[in-house]
Amino acid sequence: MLTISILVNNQATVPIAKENSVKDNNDMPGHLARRFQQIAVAVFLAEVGEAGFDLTPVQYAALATIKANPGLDQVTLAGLIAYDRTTITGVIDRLVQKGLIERRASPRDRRARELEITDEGRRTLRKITPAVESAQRIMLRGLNAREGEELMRLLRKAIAAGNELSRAPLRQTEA
Amino acid sequence: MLTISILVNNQATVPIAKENSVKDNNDMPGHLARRFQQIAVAVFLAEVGEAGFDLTPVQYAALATIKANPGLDQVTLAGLIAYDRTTITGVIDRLVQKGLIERRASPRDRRARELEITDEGRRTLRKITPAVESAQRIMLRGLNAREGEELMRLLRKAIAAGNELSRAPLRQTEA
DNA sequence: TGCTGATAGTCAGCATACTGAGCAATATCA
DNA sequence: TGATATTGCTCAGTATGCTGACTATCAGCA
Repeated sequence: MLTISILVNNQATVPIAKENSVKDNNDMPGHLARRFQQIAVAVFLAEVGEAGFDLTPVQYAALATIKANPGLDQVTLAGLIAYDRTTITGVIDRLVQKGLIERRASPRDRRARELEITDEGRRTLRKITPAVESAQRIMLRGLNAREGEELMRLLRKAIAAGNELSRAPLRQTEA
Repeated sequence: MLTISILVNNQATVPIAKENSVKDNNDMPGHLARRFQQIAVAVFLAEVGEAGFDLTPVQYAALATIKANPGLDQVTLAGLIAYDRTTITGVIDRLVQKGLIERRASPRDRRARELEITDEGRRTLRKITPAVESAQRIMLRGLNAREGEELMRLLRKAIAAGNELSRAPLRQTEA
């Protein structure tokens, strides 16, 4: 039974029995997914914050997608970036509250809301772009260019295969 | 200007201008991180739920780590699985409430709480293991064995390089 | 046309995660 | 020893994400 020890409180020692876990955390894709996402969000917020903006990754993705698809409704937006429709409500609320987008009833379907980016939103998106791109580089800084590409390829492949397994699958319904 | 279209509400067509975004979402590691984590959590909950248990990925990791390191305190636990210390409080609360662990004041340091798994917790951990392992396989089902290994290797490498960038870095302080 | 099922959006409730603040206790060092 | 810094934990507040339920509206079909 392999046993190593760690310092607890810089004071006492507690036995660490790695083989007690069925698998090491580092062999669990789920654990690695959580860690990578945790770092990605922290890096994004740090870079964007340093640039003087207060936008979360989720808000950024929504804003960029609304700009690229003027007048789209919330369900379509959710499908394009794989958000849950119940999450979108709050995200949209905050973007409206910040003056970056407008939400208005659709004339075609009174259930739906059409989303439109404002000039302020467009300005923000333009000025925030360098920070967002910098963040993407920083979260891959441990990998060389080829490794970064390979990581993204494998993530895309795994995600495509698991798309329908989450409540908020990607819906890139092209006509 | 390349323009494609999508169906909105199965009714009208809205132009989709992909080149308007500086980058496609699929070229953003941050976006891929969120998607992969989203799927990983959904798969975990589905598998564990089907097995008849009500444990989140975070609760599972904490429980397994407490079992492997009896008597450890919350800060050490947080460091071993890279949770924020303010998040741990609630997670521990729920594990205690479910009767899976016990939390008691440390005799050595009256600020600290020592965590111990209960028999019930041990039983749960043992019975839940197949579902957890199945979940790890399912979230990689789009990749072959070599690709799965490579994805985990690259994630580990990127995570190691970014470890200090999040508020809750891994603290595997080995003596 | 009128019924039925589906859809768009919201809401309540719960569980991560984080920021920032605060309290109690311990460690450090003059 | 005593002042100061640090540490362990908690809490309030905010933002994702999810489940499940609900309302309003629309679509499809007898």
